Amino acid sequence: MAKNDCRTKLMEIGTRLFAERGLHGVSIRELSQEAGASISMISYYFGGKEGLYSAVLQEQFACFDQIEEIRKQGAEPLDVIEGYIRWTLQRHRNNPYLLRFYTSELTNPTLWFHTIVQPAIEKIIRILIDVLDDGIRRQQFRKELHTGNAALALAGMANYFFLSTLATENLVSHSAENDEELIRQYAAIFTQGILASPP
Amino acid sequence: MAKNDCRTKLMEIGTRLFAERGLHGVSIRELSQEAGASISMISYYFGGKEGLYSAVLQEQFACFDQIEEIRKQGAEPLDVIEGYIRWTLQRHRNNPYLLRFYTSELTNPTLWFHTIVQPAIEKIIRILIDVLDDGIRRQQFRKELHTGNAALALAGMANYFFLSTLATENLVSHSAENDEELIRQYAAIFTQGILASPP
DNA sequence: GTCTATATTGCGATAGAC
DNA sequence: GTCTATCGCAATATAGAC
Repeated sequence: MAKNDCRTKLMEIGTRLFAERGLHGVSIRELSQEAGASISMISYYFGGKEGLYSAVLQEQFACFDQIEEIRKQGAEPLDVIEGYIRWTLQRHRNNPYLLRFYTSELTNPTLWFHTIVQPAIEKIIRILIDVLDDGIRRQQFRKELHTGNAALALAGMANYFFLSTLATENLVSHSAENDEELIRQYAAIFTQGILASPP
Repeated sequence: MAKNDCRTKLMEIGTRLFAERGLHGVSIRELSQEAGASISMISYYFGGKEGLYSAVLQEQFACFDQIEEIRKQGAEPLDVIEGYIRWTLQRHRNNPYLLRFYTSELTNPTLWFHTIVQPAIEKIIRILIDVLDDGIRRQQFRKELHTGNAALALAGMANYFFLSTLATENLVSHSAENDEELIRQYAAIFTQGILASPP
């Protein structure tokens, strides 16, 4: 196998298997076999199974570095909210494994939760809170809004749609075709609510 | 140890350990030791580690049987929505382990996902969809609302608040003291949105 | 850089005593 | 109903050949 092709292949298979069954659910035997490499390559490149896991985790959460893009200069709060929903959907579409690591680390944190996962999530929630505060300052949003809780509500809507897929695919379509429609709907629910007329 | 005290203790410790580290992250050696019982008791009572896990899972999701209570006879859709949020919050407060099994099974389903977890989640989402359809029929909710997506949005808000705790406790208080306030806020966001004035 | 072979530890399950 | 002792296997890690 060509140089570093082995490393790449181990990362690729490791991502899939760790996502599907978690750190403890995968053996390096099976992993290396699926990658078509020898078992010792995992120690050679990553210093062991946990090293490979942390490398995979780092790669998975690297996409959070680009989150600032949803807050382009002078963007309206409403645009940023829609941008966040779109960004979240695309993130999960592009990488169906991310949510597995995301929720697995939130509920069963490993050693790397505090260095990799928590900062990424905090960063994005902080941005949402800032945007909501900004909208209140501009008198666009209700001034009694608790922006922390509201930010979590928005993140929850966007992420749970994917999280629940396996249990709700009989009830609700999760096809990517409807994503733009979904973005509109979720932006509308979050900003205008579901009521037909103002209370 | 008194009869069936052993069984109960194994369930109790199993619940905690499986929640914290997943099915594969726990050994029956450690589990039985923490329960103060012999390792062979797990086979005796549950037929093995997986049997214990499925028993724990069944117990955890039993609370979903009572969900119909949020839809008492003749309740207004708005009341049911608030009732759902309150019921979800209390469910997680009463049992901090439930969400671990819930998300772990959604992202890394075991053999018992389809018999225990999926029916429970489907049932609750179906009720929410029914309630939203009812609200549209009564002309309380916007008639163009996609009730499936909206139901997932509501469930997402309520569940993600807890799911994100570990990553967002520096930004947002997750104390149970604020639960009634949170219920009001989430009901308000879902029904009225965050805008200061109608668009 | 990649392999095979092996050392060592820990796993789940159960037989058999009490 | 509960225990101890043990079986057979799979786990991770690594030494050493190429």
